[in-house]
Amino acid sequence: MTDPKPVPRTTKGTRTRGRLLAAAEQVFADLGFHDASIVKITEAAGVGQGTFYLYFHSKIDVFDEVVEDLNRRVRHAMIEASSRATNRIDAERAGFAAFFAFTAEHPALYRIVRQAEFVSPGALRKHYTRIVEGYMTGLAKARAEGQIGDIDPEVAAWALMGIGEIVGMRWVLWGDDVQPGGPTSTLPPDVFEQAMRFIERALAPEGENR
Amino acid sequence: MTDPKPVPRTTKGTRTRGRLLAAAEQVFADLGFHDASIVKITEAAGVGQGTFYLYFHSKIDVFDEVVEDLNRRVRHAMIEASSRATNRIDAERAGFAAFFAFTAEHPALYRIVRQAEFVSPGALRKHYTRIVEGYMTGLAKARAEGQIGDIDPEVAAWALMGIGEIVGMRWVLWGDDVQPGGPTSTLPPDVFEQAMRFIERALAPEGENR
Amino acid sequence: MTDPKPVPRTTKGTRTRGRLLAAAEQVFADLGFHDASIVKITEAAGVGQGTFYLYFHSKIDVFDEVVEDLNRRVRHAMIEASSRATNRIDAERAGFAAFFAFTAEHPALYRIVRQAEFVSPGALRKHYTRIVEGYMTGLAKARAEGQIGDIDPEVAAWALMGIGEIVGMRWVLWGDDVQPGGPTSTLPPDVFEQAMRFIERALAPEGENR
Amino acid sequence: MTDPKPVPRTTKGTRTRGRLLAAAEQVFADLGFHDASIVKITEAAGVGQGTFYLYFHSKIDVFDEVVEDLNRRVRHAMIEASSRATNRIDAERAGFAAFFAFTAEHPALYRIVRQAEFVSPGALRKHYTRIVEGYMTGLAKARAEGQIGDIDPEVAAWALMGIGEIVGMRWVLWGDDVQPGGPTSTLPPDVFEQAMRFIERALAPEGENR
DNA sequence: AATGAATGAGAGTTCATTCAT
DNA sequence: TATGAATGAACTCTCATTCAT
Repeated sequence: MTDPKPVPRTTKGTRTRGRLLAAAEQVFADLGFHDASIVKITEAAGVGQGTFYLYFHSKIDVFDEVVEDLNRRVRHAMIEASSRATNRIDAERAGFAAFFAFTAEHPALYRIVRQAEFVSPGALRKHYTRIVEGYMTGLAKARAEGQIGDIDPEVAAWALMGIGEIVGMRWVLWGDDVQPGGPTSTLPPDVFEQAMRFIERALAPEGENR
Repeated sequence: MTDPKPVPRTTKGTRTRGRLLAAAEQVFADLGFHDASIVKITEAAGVGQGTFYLYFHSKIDVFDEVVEDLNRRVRHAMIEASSRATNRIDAERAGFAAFFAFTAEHPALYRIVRQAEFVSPGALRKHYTRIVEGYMTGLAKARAEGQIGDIDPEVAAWALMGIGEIVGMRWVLWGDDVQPGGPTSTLPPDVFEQAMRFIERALAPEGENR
Repeated sequence: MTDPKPVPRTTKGTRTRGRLLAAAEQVFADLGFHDASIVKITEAAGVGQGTFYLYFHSKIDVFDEVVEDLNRRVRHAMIEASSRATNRIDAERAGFAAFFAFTAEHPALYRIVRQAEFVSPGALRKHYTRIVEGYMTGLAKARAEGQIGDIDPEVAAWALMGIGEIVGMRWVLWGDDVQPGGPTSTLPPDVFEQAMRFIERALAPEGENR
Repeated sequence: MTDPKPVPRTTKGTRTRGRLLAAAEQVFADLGFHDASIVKITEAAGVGQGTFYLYFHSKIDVFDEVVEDLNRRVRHAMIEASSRATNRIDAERAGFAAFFAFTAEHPALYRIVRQAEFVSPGALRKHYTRIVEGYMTGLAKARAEGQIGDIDPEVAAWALMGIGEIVGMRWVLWGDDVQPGGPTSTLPPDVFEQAMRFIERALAPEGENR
């Protein structure tokens, strides 16, 4: 829409902007978009209210940046992890493990990104689509090589996304004996195994499920 | 928390309450929880502002009721559909089909329920859990009868939930050439087939995936 | 642009709205549009801030109403006064006298209306035009009857408007030994006589100036 | 009030100051005093924000300078034009013509000066008074020489000011089929003739109006 | 001479909720 | 049962001005 705010010209400016972005991530995660206020964000960053508008057009503007940033970071973590695998199934395991680890460490991922839907039109779709695209190319290649069964890569990719999303929410964000809104736990190993088993059976080449 | 508002005593009161609930569902779906205001809800219901507080404690109070109501309706539609099936796989197909049909007809389901997370602590978890419980009992029974493979029913149930959720979002809510926020489409038949194929392979008894 | 705010339904509402309008006139006159604030207006009216928005869309909205109101009131005073005259010249004298009297009693007329230019596009032009139209019809009729000389009524009407405006500003608003922004005085009789003499000579039928 | 900012010592400084003054005139004319901001002015001048305060004490300070400047320029144009005339009536024609021409070319004259009233107490009165003084001395001399009728020069001078002001506003600033705030036109010749006719009749020596 | 960063008071406006009728 | 009026805290955002570099 509007031109992005000009990049800070001084080192001091760059640091201030960084502090604001980090503070915004924190506050959005803790309070949600609507209860987060500019006052709270600037207080958390230790700057004056007006300073905020030196670096961002609006509350939505920072929110979008925070979402972009989180998206970049999860995808980086997942790609990094799965790139060392030698076959699709191992790659999937590694990617999922990385995703759940990231979730446990940065619950902000869920708490912020899932609000995008109601804040910034199209932002959530963009977030999901970017992750799904990673899956899709992997799956398409694996199918061509006969590593997985004959399933449409796009639908399968979205299914994987859905499984990861809900399992992460159920067992990492909500834990098992955890109060709503409370701290996260890590994914119990047996749940991880069962989830991977479900996925592997779905993807296995014809005649190979165990 | 607080005692629920007393049930209306007169028929007129019951009708007014009903109008408010319907109006709230509409307004929440169109505008989102935060941009929905009591004024807009009461205007849509054709009553005065004060009247609202005769039937609901607060904005969150109606929201919770609307969520409960949608949850009831979706589960009813799914159970109804799957109850006529003679085996687990057919039941799953019917249940999913009903879910997607409901979604296409009542996009409010997504647009409202997914906000619950940021509005009413625990409400989303409750919503998901109730649906998942339906799956779980079905899956546990099917496993005992050897109709499906040896998978943990709880994890599988959540996985199914996640797949339904994301496929519905991707193809029903967002359609394919659809602008964000635009109208819904129905799920394309081939996507449904592929999704079911994915699920059936994951659930199939050992040695049976095709 | 937007629909006008609904008329108050109760007597209490009508009184509150009236108090707000009067307070706005006062505050705009004292402080000017920009330094007038909703807080000051509502305090002057003795109501809460939010109450203001029950009756007006915005600060500009009240401003427009105040200007309209003042316009109605001056024109009423001028017409009332000049309607009792039997010829054009007397009518002019009476109208001008009424205008200066109104100005002395309601300096808000100048202090508010002249800001309209910078606040509400077209509002000042509308104000002037309405007054000028009164002059114009009178002058046109008088010319047809030979009571005044052969001058274009439109230009003459605007010229009269300009004379009234500046004389009022110079001698009523600014007085003679008066500090800027201070209280108004009434127009000195000899200034009034000289101004009328100027006008009468300009309008006199050919061959009649004394 | 405060001491004026010291005159720039270097040529570069003088140029910067000049650019700021010109930018301020432009921005004040386009946006009005209140919507003009220091940021916009400095951007238009192509200098940093802080630079502004090297040459001016405050926003009001530049505004005053801009008004002074316009006043000087308009009076210069009028005096220049009327100085070549051999009698009062011709001098008046030439002066008015110059005034309208200046207005058409520099609508900033109106758009800025008329705001002075609400920005800088006494500034508008000073502006008008200076122009009026020019008229007054001319008229007093002409009356002594019998070139014009027996009218008080001060009142007549203000009347002339008022006529010029309003005719300029009505036909130059607002044009005839022009939207509020739109571009200016030049004064239609017949309007000029009628206005001069009005003035000449008012000023004509006794027994001479035609 | 010049500048970009920083500030905080204050602006207009919204809205869930209460209350008198 | 129903209502319109009233409230005030809280929100996002702007801007003239100061200051360290």
